[in-house]
Amino acid sequence: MDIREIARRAKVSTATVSRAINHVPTVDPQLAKRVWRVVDELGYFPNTQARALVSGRSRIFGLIVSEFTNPFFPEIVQTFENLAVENNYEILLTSTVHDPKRMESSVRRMIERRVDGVAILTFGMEETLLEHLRFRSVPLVFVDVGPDVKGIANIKINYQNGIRQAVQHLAALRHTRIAFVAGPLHLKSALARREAFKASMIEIGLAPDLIVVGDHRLEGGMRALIDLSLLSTRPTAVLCSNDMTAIGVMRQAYDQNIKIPDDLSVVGFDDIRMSDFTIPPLTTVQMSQKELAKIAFQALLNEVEDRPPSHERHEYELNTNLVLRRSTALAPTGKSSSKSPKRAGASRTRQATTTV
Amino acid sequence: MDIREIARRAKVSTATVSRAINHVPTVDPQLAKRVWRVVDELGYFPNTQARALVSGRSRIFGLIVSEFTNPFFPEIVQTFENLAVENNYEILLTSTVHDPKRMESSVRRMIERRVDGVAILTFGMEETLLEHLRFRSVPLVFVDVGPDVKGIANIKINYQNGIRQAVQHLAALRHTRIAFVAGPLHLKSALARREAFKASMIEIGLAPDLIVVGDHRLEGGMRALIDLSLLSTRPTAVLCSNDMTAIGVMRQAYDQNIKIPDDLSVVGFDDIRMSDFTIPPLTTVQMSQKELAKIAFQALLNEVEDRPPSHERHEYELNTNLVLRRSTALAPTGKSSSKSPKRAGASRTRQATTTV
DNA sequence: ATGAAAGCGCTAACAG
DNA sequence: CTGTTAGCGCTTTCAT
Repeated sequence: MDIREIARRAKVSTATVSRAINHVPTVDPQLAKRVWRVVDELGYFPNTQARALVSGRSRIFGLIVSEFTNPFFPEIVQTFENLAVENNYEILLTSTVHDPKRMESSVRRMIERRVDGVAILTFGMEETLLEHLRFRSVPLVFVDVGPDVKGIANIKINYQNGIRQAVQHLAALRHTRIAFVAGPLHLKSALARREAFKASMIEIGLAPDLIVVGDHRLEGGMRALIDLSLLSTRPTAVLCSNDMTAIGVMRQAYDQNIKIPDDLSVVGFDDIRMSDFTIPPLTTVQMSQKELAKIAFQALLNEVEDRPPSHERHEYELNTNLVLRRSTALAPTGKSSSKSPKRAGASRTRQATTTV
Repeated sequence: MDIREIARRAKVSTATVSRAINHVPTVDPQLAKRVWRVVDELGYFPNTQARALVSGRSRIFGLIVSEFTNPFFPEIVQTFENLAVENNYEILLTSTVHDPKRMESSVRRMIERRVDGVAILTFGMEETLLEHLRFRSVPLVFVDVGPDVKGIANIKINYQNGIRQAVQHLAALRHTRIAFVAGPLHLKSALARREAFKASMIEIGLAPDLIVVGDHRLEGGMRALIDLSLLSTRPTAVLCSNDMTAIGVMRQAYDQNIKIPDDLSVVGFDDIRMSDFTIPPLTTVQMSQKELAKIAFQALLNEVEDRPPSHERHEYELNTNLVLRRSTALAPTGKSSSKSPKRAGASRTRQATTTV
């Protein structure tokens, strides 16, 4: 069943069917109606491959992430897909799983399917691989790429804002020994977070000297707290480079019988969905995944729709903000720590009452 | 840059280029080499749309899920994508977000892109929508579909096995008042889990009379524990229809100062990644998402490769198994509950030692 | 406003 | 073994 079949049955030419289907206004309403009736009767769906072949536009956007199982991405993928549906695009989703081979294959697949644009949300991608894409002048949007790479859009994250809020929140709770668990420092994003922490500490006259390196995963957070526990001067609060790290810290705290937030305040970064499900719910710096996805999609759309205008570098910005939940509290005084469960930032302070 | 350009530069015909690229063995190694050199020099990538158009096979598999933000899916998507890459397929990912309009659009998009097969992992899909797919005899694979729908593959989940293990594990820990928090009962999968629970209880002479209905989300789990707490005869253990529910139960327990596992044992279902990150780590019935994805992909591949053979219904099965972590313990005796932290099934029993 | 026909980039007969 | 050529299903001039 193809466009010719429709044309035959509607007794018009294939050109007219094409026009009717694409809502070209010049087509006679009578004919259009006739065409649509046949289309609906037969349950005809135009072949997108053929369309793409002739039009030169695939209506596919590529989305490259590092791994789907990274809890940072589901919300992004969902939002991206919602937008794709709204705008009649398809999304070609690939993951690099931190493997150069897979990065390469991702790029190859993008090109083979002739995507109209690619969002690269992978926090670390071999730049050389993108040559193929740039060569074909495929619109690209990045997160957190370095300085200026002409011709590709970039979403700049304002790490400083949220991290400053977190540090000041902790300071306001009278914490002075605030540790930071960094991420893998070969990642620009991890580096930027650590720098933002340092700056925020110095800004309020605190020495950023309790920094330990994690891996942005649970294990790293657990190890970090072990290391921190060994210190002679221990922290009363720890800010983490991402939420998984914070969850690791909390897990290790549980194993060491350290009460959160009474003995130790913990703050994460990202605000992945899971952070609202932890025990206690995690106070964290939100970097809205939904917003990020929206910006990325819109950036791609801009590049695609605007053919002639603007040849300069397009910059977008995403802010970060602290969201208060229940993993922070006043710094322990040194005596009645476990006894004073004063929670900070907890609007809904549930009381322990019933017992099963 | 197209196949003709390559042909011209390599001084061969387009047919030869096509053959070389597709590794047709009959092509002269000399020529093949010449072709490949040009291909690599120019960075040529064949246009998949054109390929699909002429070959009739798109090498795209559709994957329909309910929502990406449902933690059950990331691992599935990742595995599916890994397999796709291995087999030179692309994956067209759509979500229904429980919205009939989106289900319809999912199906439409699948057809428009001429996918070679569709895996429907949505746990509840309007069957009528699939008529278009069935009509076009697109290979389909379902999870947990009802009885026999001819011509489509089905993955049957053995809920009973894992749930029986869970119930018997609890019984062995001397629990007799075991509650069940069901999922939305319009879902076949939720219904099947509840029935498996009932059967497992009856099997060992326990009355399955503590059943409350949740929603497969955190909130439902929290509400469930509240309801259960109000009972005159309270449970000492609760088995949940999925992990999010169990996480909700644990959260509510935390708010009510009920200690897990000492005061209350909790078991989940699914074994989503997060279950290993909770506090305490959740004992749960594993329904391997990786396995499920593998089976689904393979089922599709079978249907596509085998054109002529087998016209009967293809059945696959996925087993479930209990995985022991740290959310279950001996039933409290009624006096020293919080004092006897005897953990069951915890191979690695970390001791509380250090304090920050 | 409608139709005839060219052609998007590729593969698969069919010849040679 | 290689080349020529006819489409795959659609959009889009260009005439009418």
